[in-house]
Amino acid sequence: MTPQPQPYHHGNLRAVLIDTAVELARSTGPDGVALREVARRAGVSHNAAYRHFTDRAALLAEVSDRAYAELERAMRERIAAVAETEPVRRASARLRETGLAYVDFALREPGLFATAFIAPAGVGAQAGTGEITGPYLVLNTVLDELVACGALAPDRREGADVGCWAMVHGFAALVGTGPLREVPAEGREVLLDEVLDLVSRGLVG
Amino acid sequence: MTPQPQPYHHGNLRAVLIDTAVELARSTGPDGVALREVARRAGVSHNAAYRHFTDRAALLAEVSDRAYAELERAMRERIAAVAETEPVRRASARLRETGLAYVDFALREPGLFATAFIAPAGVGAQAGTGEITGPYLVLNTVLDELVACGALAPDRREGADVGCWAMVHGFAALVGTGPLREVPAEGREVLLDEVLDLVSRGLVG
DNA sequence: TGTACATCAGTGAACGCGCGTTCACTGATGTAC
DNA sequence: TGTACATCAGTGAACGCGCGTTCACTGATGTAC
Repeated sequence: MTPQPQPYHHGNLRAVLIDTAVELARSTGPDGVALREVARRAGVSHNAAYRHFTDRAALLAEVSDRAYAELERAMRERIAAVAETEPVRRASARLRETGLAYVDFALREPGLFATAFIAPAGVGAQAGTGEITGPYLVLNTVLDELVACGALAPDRREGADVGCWAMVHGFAALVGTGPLREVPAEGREVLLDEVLDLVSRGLVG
Repeated sequence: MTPQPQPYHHGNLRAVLIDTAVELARSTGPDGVALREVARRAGVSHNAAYRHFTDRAALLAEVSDRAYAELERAMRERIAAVAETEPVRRASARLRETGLAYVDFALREPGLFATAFIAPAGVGAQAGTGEITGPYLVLNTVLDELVACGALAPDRREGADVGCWAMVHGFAALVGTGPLREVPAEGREVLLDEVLDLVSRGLVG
């Protein structure tokens, strides 16, 4: 019943190290992702990782990518779950779910949320060139739907993405780990509703 | 011309340590505020600090308070500089300056901005009880002016504070150290304008 | 099918770093008489 | 005004921590012949 004695050659170590590091980031945030601790948890000597990553930063970058992907997946799931069929109400609901999913993820997975934002610079380096990925792409898609169905005036489209993003990102930061972190859950939900309403009115008003 | 040989008893060490730590936080952020480095820069042995602070956290809390105060001062200055006298336009301009000052501080002093937000929990623990200080108080005052002059409907007042705060905080985070950090300065200013417009419309629209 | 050998992917020991914190100490100061 | 002494505010040495990284190594694997 003992698991097979681990072979000397792991065969899968790179993937295991990333998985382990992701779990570490989940519970402790990016600063907790120490090479030695990751190796320890993976049951491997502390420098075996150097066969697969040039240094700690390289591993952390992988972890950050995974965290970013997990956030994106959470958003896509919630957006896809919108049942409304009337186009304008549908697009509006999808935008709201985008924001709710973002904040929910930040509060549910603070370690991964923080880790997601340590690495990926450059979303805006080529702003407007279409070099857009991840959660930001999801948001842009939803906003385009709002324009397509006539709920959002085309001349309001510019800056709407950054506005929406900034609002939910700031809300998540203030309420998740910031000065508003002690607001109780009920009050928090009311606030989030009000804040999302504020953005909606700003977009259509 | 040599400065007076430092007396054994410094006389002023607590204040000097805080000042030194603030400068360290300014250039390196909260993680850079190491007791040993602060003492080194203050020209004092590395454990002299223990005469004035129980531990590193106590010093860091002081630094955070100072950072928070500096942010507040920057906001008050910009708000006070608004020359407009027509009440509605004046209140609106003051709100905009509040946001501009906030973002400007975050970009100009990233180390202090980050340091300001490590300590002060509880702004919202007693949300609504009037236990509000610092930048958040400043914002609330300006929003109350908007209500007083009729530019903001009283039933829109609730949540407006958190909405404004979240928007500028999120914008500052994304653009300052986050995924939008490579957006060039001109584009950034345009974006900030659009984002502040979005909030304004959301408040009055 | 068997064997020599290169290569791959691990290991344990060690280096050097900076940190927070504690210890026993000492020089300076101020106060009681 | 002078002196003994408590107290205050510094000092240098040391402990222990965990980290990233490098080194020389070895066991396992795969391939050429």
